[in-house]
Amino acid sequence: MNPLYARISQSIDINRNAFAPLLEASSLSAILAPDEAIILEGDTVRSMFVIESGWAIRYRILNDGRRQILNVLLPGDCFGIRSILKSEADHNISAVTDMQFRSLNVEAFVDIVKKDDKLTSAFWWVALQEEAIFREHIIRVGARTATERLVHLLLELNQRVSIVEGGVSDFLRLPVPQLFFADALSLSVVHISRTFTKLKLMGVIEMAPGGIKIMDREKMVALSGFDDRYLNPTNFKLIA
Amino acid sequence: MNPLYARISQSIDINRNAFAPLLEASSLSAILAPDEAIILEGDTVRSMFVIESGWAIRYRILNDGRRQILNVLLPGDCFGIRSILKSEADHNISAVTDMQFRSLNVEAFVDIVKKDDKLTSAFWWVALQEEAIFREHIIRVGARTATERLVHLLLELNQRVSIVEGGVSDFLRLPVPQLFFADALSLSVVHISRTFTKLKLMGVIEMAPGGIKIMDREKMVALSGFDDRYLNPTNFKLIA
DNA sequence: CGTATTCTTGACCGTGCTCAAGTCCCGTGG
DNA sequence: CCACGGGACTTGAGCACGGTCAAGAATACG
Repeated sequence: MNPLYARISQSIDINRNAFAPLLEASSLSAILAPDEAIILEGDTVRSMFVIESGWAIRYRILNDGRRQILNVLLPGDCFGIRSILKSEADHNISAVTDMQFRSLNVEAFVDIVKKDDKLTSAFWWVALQEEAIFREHIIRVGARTATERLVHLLLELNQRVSIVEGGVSDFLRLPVPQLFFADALSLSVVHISRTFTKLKLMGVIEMAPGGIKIMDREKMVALSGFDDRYLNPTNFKLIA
Repeated sequence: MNPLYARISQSIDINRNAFAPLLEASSLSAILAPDEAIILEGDTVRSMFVIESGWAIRYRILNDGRRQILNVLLPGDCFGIRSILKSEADHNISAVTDMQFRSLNVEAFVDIVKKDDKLTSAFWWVALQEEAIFREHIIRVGARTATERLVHLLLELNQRVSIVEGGVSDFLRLPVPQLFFADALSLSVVHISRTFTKLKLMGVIEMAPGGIKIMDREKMVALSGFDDRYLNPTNFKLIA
């Protein structure tokens, strides 16, 4: 649960030991390969999950076979917490890279979290951040152009990865094909390719092995209207 | 809190009396006029709200002045619950019709809800349904055509209103201008108008004073891929 | 080294946008 | 009761962003 702790401790003042009971009660999965499913629509889920390494996605398959990615799940991200109440999943979750997660029976999870106000806050924070990411995604696909969408998502990924890895890097690992961006941003693969080319020509990014290099962050921020406040919520007050 | 109870009791077996403490501790607002703001981006919110009558919206204003509606809030819908943890709003909430709400200090809310497992479940359900609506909205604006989007939203509104009013009606009150649909569905007003006209010509809806009449629900469902399961979650298990 | 997948580029097309003019509706005041 | 004015809606014409189809290049992998 290191990545989870890394994320949460950025925003909430909490001791690493608080996570010990969760760590103890949970178990580590095998390593999944790309495209392996974890949760399928209609599944009855009775666990919560934390990603330890690799990327996964929440997505739905539409009638016409198209895949719409709802959210990217990075190390430290949680899913399945909804199963506290609702037991039938209404969307799928699959690995997109080699990936490993921890899981924990949701009853046990609730028991542990209820005993510790700090942990309660921590998981509220996790839920609220994911909601904020959902809202931002609505704006991204709803109100932005292709270029804006791609740049905005790249900056979000860069930021989210940085938080877990403990520092902003201008190299962004992208262990996914361009189809991933197409399905996440509601664009065609062809147009994703064109947009990457355009960004290279503009000099704001460069291709690097296994990812991209951010060459002109300021320009990217201006270009996409990226405002990272939704990822770095501040002003907390613990109510418990 | 009648509309809230009407919604929740559809899915959770809970007694009306359970809401009495909330009712007692909360207070009813004045009647707001269209476009009056309730919460603005950056506001520090310390209350939770329940809509008693009228419609409101969650929305953001983008750099270029465009308004993106994230969600429609109908009677019985809640907002501000996020302020349990995060105190700065990252989007706006305003009335779109004459509107009235109840509000309750969030500390008091938490105190009351914690004491009653059924209430805890009830508000989990509220949060999860709203999340499901957000996800569906991503798919709507991301993956559907103009006609599909409009029909899908009309069916969602019809369904949500029905749940509160205790029965499905083929007349759908639409107390909002077409600009509302434009900003919610990421389309231009002009195109909304064209799409309404097209739907009339197809014979699936008819204009009626103050709203529309649904003439061919089956066709609308087929047309938009509407699947109401996200609004009527079943299969609950209370963990508390 | 050969095959498959992913990426790139070109040409053409269509959905939905913009701009603009016109119509309808309703409230207000003469 | 009618004249006026403003907002909302409608309709037309032209345009642009991004989609589709298709062929070729690059990269990965067995």
